[in-house]
Amino acid sequence: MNNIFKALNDATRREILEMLKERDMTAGEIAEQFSISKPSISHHLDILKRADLVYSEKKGQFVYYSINTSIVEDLLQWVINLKSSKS
Amino acid sequence: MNNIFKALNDATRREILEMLKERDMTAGEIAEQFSISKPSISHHLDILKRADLVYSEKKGQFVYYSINTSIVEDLLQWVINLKSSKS
DNA sequence: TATTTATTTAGATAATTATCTAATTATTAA
DNA sequence: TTAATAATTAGATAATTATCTAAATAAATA
Repeated sequence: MNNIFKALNDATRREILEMLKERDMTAGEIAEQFSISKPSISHHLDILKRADLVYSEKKGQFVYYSINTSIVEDLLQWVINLKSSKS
Repeated sequence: MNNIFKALNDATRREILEMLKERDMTAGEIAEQFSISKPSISHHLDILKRADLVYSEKKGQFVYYSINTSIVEDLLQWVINLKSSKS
């Protein structure tokens, strides 16, 4: 959970996840949507990867990123658990 | 969302929420469960309050903390939205 | 009223992190 | 094989943060 919440504690990374929710994208396509440098985006993607929130796959010179819904599901369960079982 | 994720990006604060899920507690009772100082716990409680994840109510010398499930619900919706609508 | 108890505020410090530019690696195309 | 494109790594810096001790505030009790 630590890596997941660390990854989500940044507006840029949350936006990246919302973009990847719609379609898989390359690192460059993701970077285009922001006004920060490519290395910074690369760093954000690395943090998302370490949290297993995204996958990456290299195709030729491009690296495609996609969201990992099973980790999102884990997060969902954590939040649901927080809501319930209050006496 | 920023304040919510900032608040959740700490294992101590997440544990506090899990404790408050079970029952309301005073600041002192919460602090007892951890090996860090009371001022540090007070600081964590402040961050949880700023995120509206907890309420506090003073009763005599004691301050009772309780979880705010409506904000947990907002978080739940954010996560649910992240899961769905991928084409 | 003076002391104890509960909690927060203030101020300091070490660690983490978001960002940048420059350099490197890997792949494709001329 | 050289040049161009895509992406990451390296190294630096400013800002944020988790923690501490000491001091302050507020309420209860002797």
